[in-house]
Amino acid sequence: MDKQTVTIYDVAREADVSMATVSRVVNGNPNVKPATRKKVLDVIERLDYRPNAVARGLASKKTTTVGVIIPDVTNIYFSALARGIDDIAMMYKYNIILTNSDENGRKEVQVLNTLMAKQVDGIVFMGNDISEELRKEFDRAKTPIVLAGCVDEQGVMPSVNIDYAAAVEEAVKNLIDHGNQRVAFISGSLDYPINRDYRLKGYKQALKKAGIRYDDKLVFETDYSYKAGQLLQPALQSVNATAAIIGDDELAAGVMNGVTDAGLKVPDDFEIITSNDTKLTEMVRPKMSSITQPLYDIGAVAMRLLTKLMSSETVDDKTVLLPYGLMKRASTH
Amino acid sequence: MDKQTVTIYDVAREADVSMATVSRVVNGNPNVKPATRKKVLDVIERLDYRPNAVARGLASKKTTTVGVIIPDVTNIYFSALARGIDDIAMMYKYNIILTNSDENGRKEVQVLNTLMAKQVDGIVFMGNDISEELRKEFDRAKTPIVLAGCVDEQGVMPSVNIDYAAAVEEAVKNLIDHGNQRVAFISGSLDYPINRDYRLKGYKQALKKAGIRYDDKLVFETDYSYKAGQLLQPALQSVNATAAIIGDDELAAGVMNGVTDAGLKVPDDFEIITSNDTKLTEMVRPKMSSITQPLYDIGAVAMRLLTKLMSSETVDDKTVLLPYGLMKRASTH
DNA sequence: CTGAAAGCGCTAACAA
DNA sequence: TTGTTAGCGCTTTCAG
Repeated sequence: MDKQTVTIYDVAREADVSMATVSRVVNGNPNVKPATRKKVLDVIERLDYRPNAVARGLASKKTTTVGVIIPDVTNIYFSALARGIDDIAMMYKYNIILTNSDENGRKEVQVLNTLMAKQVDGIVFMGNDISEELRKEFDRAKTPIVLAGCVDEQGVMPSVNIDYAAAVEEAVKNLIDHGNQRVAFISGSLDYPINRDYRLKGYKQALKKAGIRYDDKLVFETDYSYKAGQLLQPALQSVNATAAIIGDDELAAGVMNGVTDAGLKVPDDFEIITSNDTKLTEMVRPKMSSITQPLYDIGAVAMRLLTKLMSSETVDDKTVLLPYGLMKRASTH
Repeated sequence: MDKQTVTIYDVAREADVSMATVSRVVNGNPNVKPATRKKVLDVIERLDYRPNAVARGLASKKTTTVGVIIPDVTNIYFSALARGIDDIAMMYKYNIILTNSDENGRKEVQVLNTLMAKQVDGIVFMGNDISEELRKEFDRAKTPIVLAGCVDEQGVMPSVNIDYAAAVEEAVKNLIDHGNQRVAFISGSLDYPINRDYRLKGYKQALKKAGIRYDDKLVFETDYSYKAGQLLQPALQSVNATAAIIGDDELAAGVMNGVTDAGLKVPDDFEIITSNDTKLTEMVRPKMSSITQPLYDIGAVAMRLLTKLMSSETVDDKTVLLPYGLMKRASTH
């Protein structure tokens, strides 16, 4: 069978001390005489003893693992956040249980529940929206949860974001300043607060300040995919758009290639500013101008915030806004 | 304090049955009279009882979580595999502990150890290389491990891959058939068996069959990054390469843009075939021709294989090769 | 079909 | 500085 797993008890017996003492040296508790510590360490080495984290978790009620709910790891925007999360988690000795939700409300709830069942010490949630049902589950959870790249319209949950409204406003102003009177607004579903209540608001604000009438024909609601962007070209042309602010880089790449493939020149005939500044912006031609956001940092800060929450430290501000910028590349003048 | 967590014991008491019975209904054991099952279920509902997976894990020695070691989630190639892994894992009721290794041998070993400590039921490993030390740890683990997109030179570990040598040979033959006498081979480190023993071998094979002398000046060893590719242009020119087979899509995008930015036309002046067929190949202009591999499936099949291993099913073939192809796009004639 | 009881491997008071 | 002793919440024989 299985070669007998060696337990803390075996070590205690061999080292001729109590389990408590072994536990102490394993956990770095200073209240152990150096001599006995050495003795125990030797036995541990000799027996090749490995502490069982599950048993430890049960006894201590801490698993040193946190749950991460992500729409899709395959999306470069989210995977950048995830990387920030994992790095900081590792730094603080946590592991990550990563699950893809596809932004599917039911799946999110279900996943959240299995994470709770697994007794994770905390959760980082990414997604564009928090359904009512999900919010209820969040409330019920006694585990700390922080949102990364995801706004809480009610402003009650800890979260890390940039000021999307201001960023979009600035980007659109830039486009208008270049002489574009008809700037399209292209985003994912307007059911998502981040699009409806932040990005679109910034867009309207910029128009207003420039004295341009808002025209909802210029607002395009689609899904965040390259394909969707590519297919948008005819529609953009039919409303005489000469520029666009776009909510996602893959989507933007699609739009740009769609426009280009139709024979238009970017930026001469059509200017584009995208929103996430992923490395994709530098890989396409022309390179895309973008709102910049510190993707990795959003994840990293979110995780850091979570560690504080998990150790019940007092946190000054639970909703942190990281700085954004506007990076001019070749898709704008 | 904490609202008292409700345990299986509470349910048993309230339902006036034994813990064993509650355990049975929770685990869907059929040996329970429908009436008592209902009674228990009602109490579970009323008390909002949630089984504690950690306790269950300790008692049953199964955690229903598997470890996934990935070089970098941010790399679109690996994230595609990861997605396949997670989907199948979820299908079989497993969760994934995901950790980035950066291909760093020490980190890999360390991560592997914490995964073992957490008593994962299995592990999927991704990476270009298996260091000697890592291999020793693998051997020591009593937990099933499968490699995804990662060859085992010794052919002993379960793995899922494509036939890299044959794929590269076919791609290079294609390039040669187009009249290219000087085809560059651009890959990551040749310390990696996948590059040295498979891809390069396929490259040499194609040359040999075409009667072209192998010239190691045409072999470029670099890291898998966009930047690295972009910087390669002068070197490529200096050895008069007119085409290249490239081991990674981001790297290939970099090469292509570097070449293009230097004033050359792809594919007229320089042909490119890349290796991973990620969505990036369709986003750049010209679109890149590529060896196709079923990325998602490699992950999915690896996970499926792991589930079999975890439940001790007999597996016919532990090293599976999935089909590859050659997708002609606009970076070749 | 159901219950009693013995752990799983470790932590955490509490004593000493 | 060290040991004793309860559990943590659940699964799993073994009886009945």
